[in-house]
Amino acid sequence: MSATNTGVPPTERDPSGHPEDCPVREVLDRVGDKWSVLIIVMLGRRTHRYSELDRAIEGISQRMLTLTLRALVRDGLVERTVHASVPPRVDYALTELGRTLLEPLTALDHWANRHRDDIRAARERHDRQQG
Amino acid sequence: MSATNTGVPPTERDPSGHPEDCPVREVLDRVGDKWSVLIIVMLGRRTHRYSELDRAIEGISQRMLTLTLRALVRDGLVERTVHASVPPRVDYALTELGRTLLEPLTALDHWANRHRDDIRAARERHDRQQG
DNA sequence: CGGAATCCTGCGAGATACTG
DNA sequence: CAGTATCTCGCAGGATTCCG
Repeated sequence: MSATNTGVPPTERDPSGHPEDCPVREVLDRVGDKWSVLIIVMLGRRTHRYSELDRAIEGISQRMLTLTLRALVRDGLVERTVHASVPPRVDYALTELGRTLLEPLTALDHWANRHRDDIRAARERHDRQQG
Repeated sequence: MSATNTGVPPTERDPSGHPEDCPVREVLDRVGDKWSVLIIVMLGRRTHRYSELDRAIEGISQRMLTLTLRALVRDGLVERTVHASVPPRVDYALTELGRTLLEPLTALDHWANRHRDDIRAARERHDRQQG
């Protein structure tokens, strides 16, 4: 992956112009919501149970935690394991597929860390010129 | 970039548990919306003028095109150039910073292409078991 | 403990019409 | 051509309550 990619077409599958079924967007539609990435990142560290995620992610509602987990399970990114015990215990972990997603997300994470100051600077510069 | 990253912590900056200011999320908050990536991808190919983007992206409203472009310019990802001619002409191009973002987005794109079938399969499998 | 079922709300975003 | 300005509505997502 070259560092200087001037004119590298990110998607080759639509030379006609309008990338309607653009694969990047397809992922972002699934994972670009408010909580999915956060959960994936958490599960990337280790397996968590429901209540752990609930407490760790702070700000998420039970509703959204459930819905997001369900969607991730449905897409085969997360695996749900119910332990038949009392009190009940449910573990969530990344699947093999989910772990492969961690890689490009890490790339994005690195970009964010490297350039967050650039963005802040650009934003301030822009805002100072014309509120 | 290793292919097998079992247990690689995607973000090292928050061992305490709750990644509230998670940098990945910060990027996704900016670029995970409906149109930003599409525009970035288009501008990654070449410079476009306003009306070209309007036609190419198909489905976007003038309102959203304007708003999205404005946000991208503000964050220093896109550069706006007004040519003093009549009729007026405005060109949009990626900045150097914007071009660096193309790289991790490409990584995500590759992931999408490699695994879109896996996701579809997992989804169908899941839906067939319990509609 | 791990959810499911409702109710309610803000705002993301489309449609349409107008302007320098 | 390259945008504003409104008006509108759907639905993502929060709060709350109940269930096995």
